[in-house]
Amino acid sequence: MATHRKIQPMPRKRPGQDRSRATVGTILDAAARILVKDGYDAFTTNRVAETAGVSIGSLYQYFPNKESLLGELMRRHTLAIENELEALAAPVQGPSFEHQVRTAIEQTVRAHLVDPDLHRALSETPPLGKLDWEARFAERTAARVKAVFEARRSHIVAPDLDLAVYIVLRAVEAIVHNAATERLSDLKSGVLTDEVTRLLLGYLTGKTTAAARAAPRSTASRGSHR
Amino acid sequence: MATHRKIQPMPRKRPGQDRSRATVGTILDAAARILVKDGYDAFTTNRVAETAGVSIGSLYQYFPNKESLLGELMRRHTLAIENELEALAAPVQGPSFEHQVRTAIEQTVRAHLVDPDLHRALSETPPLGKLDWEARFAERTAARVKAVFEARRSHIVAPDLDLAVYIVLRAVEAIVHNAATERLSDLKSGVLTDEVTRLLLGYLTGKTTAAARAAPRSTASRGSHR
Amino acid sequence: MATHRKIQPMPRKRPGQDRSRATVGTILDAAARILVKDGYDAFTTNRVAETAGVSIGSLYQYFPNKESLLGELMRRHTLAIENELEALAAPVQGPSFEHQVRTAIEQTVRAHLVDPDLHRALSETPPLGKLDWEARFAERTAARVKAVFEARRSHIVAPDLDLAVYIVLRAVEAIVHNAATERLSDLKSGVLTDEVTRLLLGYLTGKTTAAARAAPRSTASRGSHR
Amino acid sequence: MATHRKIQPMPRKRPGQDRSRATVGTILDAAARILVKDGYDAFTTNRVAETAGVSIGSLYQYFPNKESLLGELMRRHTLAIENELEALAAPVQGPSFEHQVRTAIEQTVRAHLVDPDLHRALSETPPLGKLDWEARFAERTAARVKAVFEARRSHIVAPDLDLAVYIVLRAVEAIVHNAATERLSDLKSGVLTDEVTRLLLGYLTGKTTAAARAAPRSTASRGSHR
DNA sequence: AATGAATGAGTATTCATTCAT
DNA sequence: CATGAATGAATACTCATTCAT
Repeated sequence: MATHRKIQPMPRKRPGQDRSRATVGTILDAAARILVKDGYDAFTTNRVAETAGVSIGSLYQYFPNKESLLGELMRRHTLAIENELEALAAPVQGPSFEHQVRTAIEQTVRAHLVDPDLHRALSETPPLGKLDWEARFAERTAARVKAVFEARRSHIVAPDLDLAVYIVLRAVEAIVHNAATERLSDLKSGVLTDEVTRLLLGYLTGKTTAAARAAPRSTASRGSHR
Repeated sequence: MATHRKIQPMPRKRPGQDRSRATVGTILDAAARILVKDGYDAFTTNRVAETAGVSIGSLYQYFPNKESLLGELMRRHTLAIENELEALAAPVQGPSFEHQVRTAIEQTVRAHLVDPDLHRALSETPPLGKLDWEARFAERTAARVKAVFEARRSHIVAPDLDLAVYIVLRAVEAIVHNAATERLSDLKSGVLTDEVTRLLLGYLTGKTTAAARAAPRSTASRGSHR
Repeated sequence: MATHRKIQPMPRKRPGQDRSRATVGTILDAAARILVKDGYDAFTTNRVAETAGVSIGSLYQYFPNKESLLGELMRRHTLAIENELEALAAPVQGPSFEHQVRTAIEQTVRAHLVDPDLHRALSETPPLGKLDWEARFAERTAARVKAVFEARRSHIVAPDLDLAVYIVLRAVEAIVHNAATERLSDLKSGVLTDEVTRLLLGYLTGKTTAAARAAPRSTASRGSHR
Repeated sequence: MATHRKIQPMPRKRPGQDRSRATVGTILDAAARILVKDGYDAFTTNRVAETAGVSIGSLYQYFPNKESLLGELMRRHTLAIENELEALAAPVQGPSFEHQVRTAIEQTVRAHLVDPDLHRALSETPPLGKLDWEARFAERTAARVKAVFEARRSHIVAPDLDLAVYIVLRAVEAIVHNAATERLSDLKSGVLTDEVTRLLLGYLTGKTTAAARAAPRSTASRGSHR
């Protein structure tokens, strides 16, 4: 398989002209298509170039090696996802804790619906030598969540906040991620969001709010449960 | 001919003789060692044979292709794990629901401690075309869990039992699996088991049982928040 | 299309304009720098163009192919060297044969000190299909040396003048060339010149001239052994 | 050109069986043939394998990389040559200094006649990261020559023995090496040997022996000149 | 004239698999 | 049964060269 190697994160040549930018786009599209449809084994530089209708020479003009191509694919996807999550940045002032939790989960769900196939394909890729931005993304996320928890410290029964963050993040990520391929309809219908909200609230606050059970994802009556 | 993708899961030849069985064992041991120590990239048939002190010819006597070798490795590991889980088979008569849940989680944890390195190595392996036994294992597990839930139907607030099973299994698996590499000490100390137990009970029963708070490893009084 | 082998030694275009001449110069400088610093492997047309701050398009405007670029580099270096050797052109009237020989060697040494690094780099280059000017240079040199020998025919004991010229040229070239990288200090101090002078005179005249022993750099009396 | 790299001096697999040995031989023969006939540019692993009538797989079974193939080619050639030179090992007790010198030159000539084409082809190869045995060979040679000179110290007029060894070795090597392609007939006839002998003796002893001039390479009358 | 995007044949090397001994 | 020599399609990547703008 001859996988990872150097890591040289970005395009060899800043796509200055329009033609360049177009070529880069074509290549990345082809790369994504192959990865999704045929898996990492079929993801060869020659095949990508051919599918993109471009010579390998051109591919290597913009991506110094296979790794960088995959890396850029990830970077773009992560970027697209992060757009869906911006609301998380200022969540403390939300009306209620439950609302915050639900919102966060909804964001996560939306994130996984951006391009579920690519998301899955990327996640099945061999570990890419821990890209730094990947680690930084994880850290930022954990920090945000922790901040919210701290703001609601009194509501939270979990003894160890860090551990709680860890558990919550893993659980939500795993459930949503898997559901994106195995239970797509539940993901889209919001049923899964309801359930995961209950899962987290129960764990964090020590009690299931009546509202959660009675009025799933209803916009109304959200101030009632304190 | 670097092809793969031929799924033919089992040995070409039933290892009837003792010598055969020994050879197979040697090969599998070598395979596991390589996979764990040097990753999938180093996992080549020639290297496995050499490490095992066996000719590739012999390796191919027992494993028709690379895939089958990896498959057998998984099968054996799964088997070893399933031994830890047998208690789950007849759990209904356990003293309390909480006890059952906690026991199940403890089993999962133990399962992940069987050979964590191999476990991780196997999980980083390229997807092996959904082996049927893998699917069957998942089904069996889901069925068991569902049976328990049904026996305790009245205690459970989750509206959709199947969905609840799904959520619970993904969450537990993900948390424990990740913790096996990222939070090993918490896994071993039992802290994580406590928390996951709370996570599940809160979700399933709609309230945090006093027992959970007074339970084995919880050191202190968390009575402040009702 | 990594082809090479197309010998077409000179620029596509007589650099008529000043700008052209400047560009050609820049390119050749970059080429020399790369060849010296990083060797022939790094000597790629793209790299040369980039280092020169010129587009490959422009490079190919002046040099029809890689070979011609390298060829021109050699031609220029040889030219520079030949300037050091002009005195050889009219050497017959020199005071003594020994003096002539010594002078010729000194010139050769100076020639190798013109740009020793480039000289060495060029000599480690893959053989460039015997450029014609290269052959002509060799012929001219041989002719000059032979003329001197003929003028001193009576002093020379070697039976075959042509062979003597051949031997002398190879020997001097090899010694000086190697010394330029392996014994640079001896080259510069003149010790090597002394010795090579003795080498040639002994061979050509059949005796070590007293002068050679008493010559410039010889410190002592070596008269003991006659 | 993508030349040198690791250096891993010997075959990957000791040719135990006859078949192996034969294959290795075939490959090396093909390699030599290509190098001689078409030069280093044509010396590609695929071409060598094809010419040898062997799959590249087989080639790489015995030579871990291109470098090692070229290296082995050199090693074998050097070995073959060194056989011609063994007499040099015990030269001190030779009848006369002249005889010793002549013998050494004859050996050098014979060495270059072992396979002149291959010799030349190898010498035009890119540097190959100074193989250690190459350096050791040079050292051994220098040491031998110096030992002879020291044994004859009183006959030698050269002030610096080490420098004399250096000059002598470069000169002889260069003359003989070039003559092997440019003056093969002189090399074979012995005329060149005569001349080079005179070159060295004149330089080293300060006088041309009458015998050398009167009786070139005649077997007789070699004791006469002391 | 100058630019630089595009080309694609070619290069070294790997590795799953076969089969004669 | 075992061996290990042999296979060859496939891979990542390079670089001299062309040509539309």
